[in-house]
Amino acid sequence: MRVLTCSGALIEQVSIDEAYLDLSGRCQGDDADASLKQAVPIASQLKSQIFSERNLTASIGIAANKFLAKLGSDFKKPDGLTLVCESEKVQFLRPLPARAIHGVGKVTEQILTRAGIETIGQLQDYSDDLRPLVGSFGPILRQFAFGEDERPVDTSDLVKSISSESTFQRDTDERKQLRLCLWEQARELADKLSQKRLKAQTIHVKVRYSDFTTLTRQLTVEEPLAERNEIYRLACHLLRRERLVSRPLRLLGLGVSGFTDGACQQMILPLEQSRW
DNA sequence: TCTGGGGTCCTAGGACCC
DNA sequence: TCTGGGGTCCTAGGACCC
Repeated sequence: MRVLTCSGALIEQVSIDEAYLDLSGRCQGDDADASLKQAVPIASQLKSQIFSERNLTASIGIAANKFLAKLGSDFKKPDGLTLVCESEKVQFLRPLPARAIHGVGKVTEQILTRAGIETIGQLQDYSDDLRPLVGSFGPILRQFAFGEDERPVDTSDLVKSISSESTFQRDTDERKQLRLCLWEQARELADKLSQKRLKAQTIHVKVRYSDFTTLTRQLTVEEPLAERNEIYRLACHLLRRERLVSRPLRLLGLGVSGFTDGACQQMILPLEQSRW
C-alpha cells in the first residue's frame, strides 16, 4: 500500500480513505485567511495526483482547524475543494443543519430538535447551557458551532483496542461452530498483537441474538497476554461463565484492550518471590 | 435499509479502600 | 456496628464515526 505523502505536512490518518494534513508549517501568510489561501494550489495538486495515480476523485476542505476542514471536505463531495476562511466561518456555518457537526448523530439530532435547534445558526443563537441537553459534549458543541476547534492533528498511531467479529449466515448455538469461530478470531487478534508488539490485559466477548439484543462481557487479568490459545481460553471461559449461549447467536465477537508493551515483562519483586 | 465490521469516547453503577 | 464522603477501578451499554 502506498502511503500518502505531502512534503512539509503533518498527517493524521483517520481511516482508509480520510486524513488530516497540517500545512501550517508550509503556509504562512500575513493573516489567517492569506495562509489558508496558500493551501489551495497544494490541495489542487493533491487532487490531480490522486486522480492520475488512482483514477479516483477526492474531496478536500481547507480550513484553520479539523472541524471546519472536515465540514469543508463534506461540502461538495465527491470531487470538491472548499476553502473555509476564518473571516467567513461563522456565516458559512449558519445555514448548515446541526447534524452536519461531527459527533451529532441521530440521537443528539433528536435532542436538539426537541429544544428547537435544527441549524448551526440556531445553535450559535442558543444562549443557555447546552450541557443539560448533551452532557459534556455541550461546551465542545458550542465551540464547533462557531467554527472553533482546538484539537491538534494527531500523528501518533496508538490503538486502544483490537477486535474481530462475525455474523453467522444462520443463527447458531452449536458449540463446535462457535468454538471454531472464536479460535479463528483469537488467531487474528494474536497476529495483530504480535505485529504491534503489544500485550493485552482486558479481553471482551460480544454476542448478538436474533432479536438484535447485543451483550458484551469483559475480563481484566493481571498478567498481560498475547497468545492465541490464552485469548481463546479466556473467551470460552467468559461465554460459559456468563451463560451467553443460552439461545442461538447471530453474531459472535472477540476483542482485546488495555495494552502494555509486549516487549516488557512484568517484574516480580524478590520479596514476593521468596514467599513461595 | 430489520441492521456488517472495526474503532473511540462517554456515562453510570457497583466494588473497594481510606 | 452502622454510617458518610470521596477517589479509583472495573464493567456494561450506548452514541457516534468511517
